[in-house]
Amino acid sequence: MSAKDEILRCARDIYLENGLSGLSLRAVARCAGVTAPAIYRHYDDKEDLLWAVCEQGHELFARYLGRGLRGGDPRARLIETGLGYLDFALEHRAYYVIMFVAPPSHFGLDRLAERSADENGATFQMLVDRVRECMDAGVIAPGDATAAAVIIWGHVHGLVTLEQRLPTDPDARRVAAPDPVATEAKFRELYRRSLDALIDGLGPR
Amino acid sequence: MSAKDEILRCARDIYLENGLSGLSLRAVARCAGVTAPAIYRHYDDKEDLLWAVCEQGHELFARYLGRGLRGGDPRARLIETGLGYLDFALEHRAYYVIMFVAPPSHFGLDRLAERSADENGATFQMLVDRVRECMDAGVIAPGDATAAAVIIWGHVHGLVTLEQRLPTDPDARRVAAPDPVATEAKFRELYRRSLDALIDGLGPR
DNA sequence: ATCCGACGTGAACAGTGTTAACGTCTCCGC
DNA sequence: GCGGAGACGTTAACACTGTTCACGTCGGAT
Repeated sequence: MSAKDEILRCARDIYLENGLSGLSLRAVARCAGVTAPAIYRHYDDKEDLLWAVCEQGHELFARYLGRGLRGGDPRARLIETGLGYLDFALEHRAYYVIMFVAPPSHFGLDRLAERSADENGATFQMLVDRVRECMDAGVIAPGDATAAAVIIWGHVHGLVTLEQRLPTDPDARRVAAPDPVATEAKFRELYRRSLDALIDGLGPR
Repeated sequence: MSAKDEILRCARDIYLENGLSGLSLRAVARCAGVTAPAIYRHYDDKEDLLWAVCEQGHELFARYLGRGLRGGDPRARLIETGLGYLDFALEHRAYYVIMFVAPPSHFGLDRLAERSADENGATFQMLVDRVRECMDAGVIAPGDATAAAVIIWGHVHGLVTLEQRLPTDPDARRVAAPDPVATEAKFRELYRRSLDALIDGLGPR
C-alpha cells in the first residue's frame, strides 16, 4: 500500500470517527507513520486531502443512489432512489455531513465548495432523470422536471438534516437514551410517508 | 456601550461578514479595542461568545416567524409562516448557517449543539401549532401534528439549504454571474409552489 | 486608608496549517 | 560503475489559533 493511500485511509478514518475538528494533519501523519510535511508530497494542502476523502464518499453514495434503478415502474424507481438517499445519509452520517450539509465556504474551504457543487450537479442529474420518467408516465404533472427535482431533493435532504438536529420524537425529549433503533424506524416510516405525500402533491390534479 | 456589548457587536459583525473561519478572538479583540484575554472576562470561551451571536439570530428569527400570525385562515397562516422562514434564510444567510445548517458537533462545538437544540424545539412548537390549526380546519388530514410539522419543516429547510449549494437554475450553470436577483425570484416562486403541493399532499384524500 | 473585586494587560503554552532547507534513497543514461 | 535527477521523507521554523497565568490598575464599599 502506497504512502499516499495510507495517508488517505488515515484521514478518512480519523474524520469519520472524530469529525472535522479532530482532523489535524499531524494526527493523520502520526497514524500513517510519517511526519506532517510529508503529506504535502501527495496533497496540495489540507483542503485537498479532505476533498480526497469526499471523493470516496461520493463513490459510495453513487452505489446507494443506483438502487433506484431496481424499481419496477417510474414511481417506484423515484421512491427507491429517495430511499437509497436516506440509507446513505443514515448509515454514513459523517460522509453525508461534509458532502451535503456543512457549507464549505463558511469554513474557508472554497475549492471544496466548487468541487462539491460539480459533484452535486452529477447526482442531481440522476434525480432529474427519475422525475422526467414520472412525468412521462403521468405520475407527476408535466412541467419543469428540474424544478420538481429540486423540490424533491430539497424535501429529502431537509428531512435527513433535520433528523440530525431534532429529537424527532418529541415524546423522547430529555428522556435518557431514546432508543435510537426505534426512533430510526419511526423516522424511516415518516420519511417514506412524506415522500409519498409530496409526490401525490406534485401529481396531476 | 459596555465592553461586553462591544465585543459581542464585533463578533457578530466579523462572523456575518467572514464566516466562522474569519472569526478569531484576536480579530474580535482588535475590533473592540482590547486584547484577546479580555474577552474571557465576559465570555467563558469562543464557543460561548459564538452562542451569544446565535442568540441574537434567534431573536431576529422569532420576529420573522411571527409574521405567520398575520394570515387570515389556517392554511394562509401556515404558508405565511413558511414564507417568513424563507425570508429569514435568504436575508440573513450567515445567521441561518450557524443556527440551522452547520452541525456543531462536527466542529467540536458541543455546548452549542445542545443549546441550539433547545432553541430549535421552541420554534418547532410554533410550527406544530400552525399545523394543528390546519388539521382542525380540515386543511391537513387529521393525525400526528408533530410528524406533519417535521415533514413541513424538513421540506422548507431542505429547499433553503439546497439553494445555497446548487446553482438552482440549471440554465445558469457556469454562465458568468447568473443574476442573483432573477434566480432568487425564481426560487421564491418554486418554494411557494412546492409548499402548496406538499400541503395538498398532506390534505385529506 | 484599605481592601476587594472587576477589568485589562503582556507573556507564555500547546496546538494548528504550511514552508524552507536539507537528506536519502532509487532509477536512468552515459 | 558513476553522476545526476527526481521522488520522498526529515527537522526546524513561521505565523497563527484558543487559552491560561501572573501581574497590574482602577472605582467603590467598608
